[in-house]
Amino acid sequence: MRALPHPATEDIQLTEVLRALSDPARLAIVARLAEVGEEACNDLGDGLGVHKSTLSHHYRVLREAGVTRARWVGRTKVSSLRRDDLESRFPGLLDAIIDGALSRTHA
Amino acid sequence: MRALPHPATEDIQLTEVLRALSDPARLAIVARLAEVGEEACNDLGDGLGVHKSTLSHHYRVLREAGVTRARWVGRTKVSSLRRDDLESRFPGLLDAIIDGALSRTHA
DNA sequence: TCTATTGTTTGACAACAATCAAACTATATG
DNA sequence: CATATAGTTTGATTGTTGTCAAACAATAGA
Repeated sequence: MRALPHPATEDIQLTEVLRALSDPARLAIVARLAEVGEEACNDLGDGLGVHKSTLSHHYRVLREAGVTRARWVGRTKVSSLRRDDLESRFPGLLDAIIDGALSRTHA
Repeated sequence: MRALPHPATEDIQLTEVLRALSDPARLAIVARLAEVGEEACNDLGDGLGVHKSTLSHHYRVLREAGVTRARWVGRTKVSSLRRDDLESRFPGLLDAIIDGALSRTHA
């Protein structure tokens, strides 16, 4: 329950980022992360109505795609967006997606 | 071989756009369309190394997701990006994706 | 050390997606 | 009209994905 491999910034693939964000649950997670900065998994899972193992799966997909960074704080895992890395690799992409997701969620 | 339904601009869904563009073949099609403006299917299929029926499938996915607009010109189908529609719905998204795809392809 | 808490892993299953091949449809043109 | 051309549709196959449930692992705290 310790290793959390992340892809290097230059190894982040556009198609994998897009695929990771094409799932409604994962897009919701990212949108929420964009608002709160970083948060523990369970807090984020609230309201998604999804099983905890499914949630764990989604977090792994996001991390392995290079969308999020995760670290252990005690026994809780804290995730945050890799904003700078994504911005340097695909300028404007993350912001555009977050804007689109948020305008859909509460507009 | 005539009906080509397109979603209305306001019905274009972010997750469907992202899913459509998360496939390497479709992303390549979109990148190419971004360069040449509009083009017939077979011309675009060149170099993708994919069967014509598979190509037809990809075009339908792109069209149904609201990414492309297709029209018949004689017996050839011409596709183009729905730049304005996508820009009004998800500002900056398409450009960011195209930039990312092109910088990967020939940089 | 025992226990409660957090999250992961594995297995199973159903739904979906990409691909090809072959048959089909529609259109342009000789 | 006959034929070649341009795409589509259908069927089969193969691989991927989202989901849950149950078992597991690791850590914090009493």
